[in-house]
Amino acid sequence: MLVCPGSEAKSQHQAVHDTLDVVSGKWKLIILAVLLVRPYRFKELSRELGVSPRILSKELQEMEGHHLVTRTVCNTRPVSVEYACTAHSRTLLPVVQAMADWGYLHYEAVVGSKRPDDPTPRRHTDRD
Amino acid sequence: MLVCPGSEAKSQHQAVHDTLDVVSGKWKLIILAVLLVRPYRFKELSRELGVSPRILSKELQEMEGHHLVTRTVCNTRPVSVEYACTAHSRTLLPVVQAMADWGYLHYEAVVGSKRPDDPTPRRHTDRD
DNA sequence: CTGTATCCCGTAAGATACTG
DNA sequence: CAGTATCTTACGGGATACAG
Repeated sequence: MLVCPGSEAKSQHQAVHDTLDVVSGKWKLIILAVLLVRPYRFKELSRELGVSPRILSKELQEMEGHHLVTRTVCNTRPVSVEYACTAHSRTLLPVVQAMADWGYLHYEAVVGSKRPDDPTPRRHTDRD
Repeated sequence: MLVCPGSEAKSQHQAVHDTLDVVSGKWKLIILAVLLVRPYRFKELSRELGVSPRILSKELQEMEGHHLVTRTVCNTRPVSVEYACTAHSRTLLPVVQAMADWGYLHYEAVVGSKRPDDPTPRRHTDRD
């Protein structure tokens, strides 16, 4: 039941709001989910997520500013840049994990028929 | 380390994306966080969150459409409406809880000096 | 390859006033 | 009190082309 660790000074919804402040937008949490698996290069991320370079660049810059990713330039021939999650962004793992779990288990039941590549037959045992 | 429950068919970032689909926007998760504590009436919610009735109405309608809240009209004198979370929205508790926890513990460290009403002295033991 | 610069658009979000 | 109508604005997000 939504407890807060030994403090009433900040309301729960304020805390959620704060977190939302950092991971707002359509992409930050998704980028984080990917980078939590392994580091990626710029284009790799762009391809994997299907996001245009402009957006990706902007998101990564904001996340770097919040110390959620590191940006490492590698001395390769055409120059490649590797992005990786930080110790701090790993503290967001519970959030990402919870979201991934929920997406796996409950998305179809709430939204209804999903994308064609996942024809789950509405196993809907729990009630509303 | 970001595991998925017995399936590789859907990538983690796809699952996160799906969840984001349902709880997108600035308010849904916050509304949920509040309603997970106890039911609220419309105006109560509006006051508590500081959100205009138009936005609140829209959000609540979408959430009702996704079966994340119930809307109950009470037979009181001026008519009051109570909103409450559903069994299904309670499956999102881990997400909300994770976000609330993170907000409590890590927001200041990432963003820097916070709002004046919470002058936490930067307990910053972990490294970047 | 890694980005940035423009341009563009849809919509999220807010203010205000009004109706049932 | 509960909500809707209208209007407006800002920003998120995308395509494309281009620069380092």
